[in-house]
Amino acid sequence: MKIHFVELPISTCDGQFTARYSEKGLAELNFPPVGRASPRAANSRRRGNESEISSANGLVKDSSRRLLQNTIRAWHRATETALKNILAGRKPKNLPPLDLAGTEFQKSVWRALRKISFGKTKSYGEIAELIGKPKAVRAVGGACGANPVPVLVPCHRVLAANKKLGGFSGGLDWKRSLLAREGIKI
DNA sequence: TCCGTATTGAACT
DNA sequence: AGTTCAATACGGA
Repeated sequence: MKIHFVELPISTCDGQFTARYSEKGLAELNFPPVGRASPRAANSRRRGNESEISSANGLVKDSSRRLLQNTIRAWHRATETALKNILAGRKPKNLPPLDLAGTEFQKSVWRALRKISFGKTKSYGEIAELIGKPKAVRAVGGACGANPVPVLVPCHRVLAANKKLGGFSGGLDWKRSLLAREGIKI
């Protein structure tokens, strides 16, 4: 059975983000396309491009599909609010359910990221400790880079051990900016 | 199996 | 204060 995604835009003063939902929750959040030169959003990768709102053969499924769409609309409102809050430098209160596709290792890293509270930071090494694999520091970096839902899953709060910036899949400017909005000085 | 990585800490200039 | 380097776990091809 094929998995369907619903793709919805979020307009902010920082540009148009794109959210993608599975039937389980928010699966992906993409940064606004950077320049006109770049055809791809900074964060879009893996996972096919199929994003269809309707399921193929329907009849019986029609009402449950409507139900799902209403659910997704509610999730989207939560995503929108949370994103705009964080962009405005305010702690988001509600997140939509997340449906993050990845290996067990990656999911454990992303779980750890979510425990970093607003306005705080941790190092790649500390995340490695938290998930019980103190030596997997570089792999943690890899998992951060594979985070499908940046900003809401706060990979930008992970710095290198020397409190220097490290990297960011959406571009270091975004990382600096997000940290600044949370009042974090580097 | 081989290669790259959003690391790290030590040992060097 | 900057540079090099090896150790390192994981994921993708």
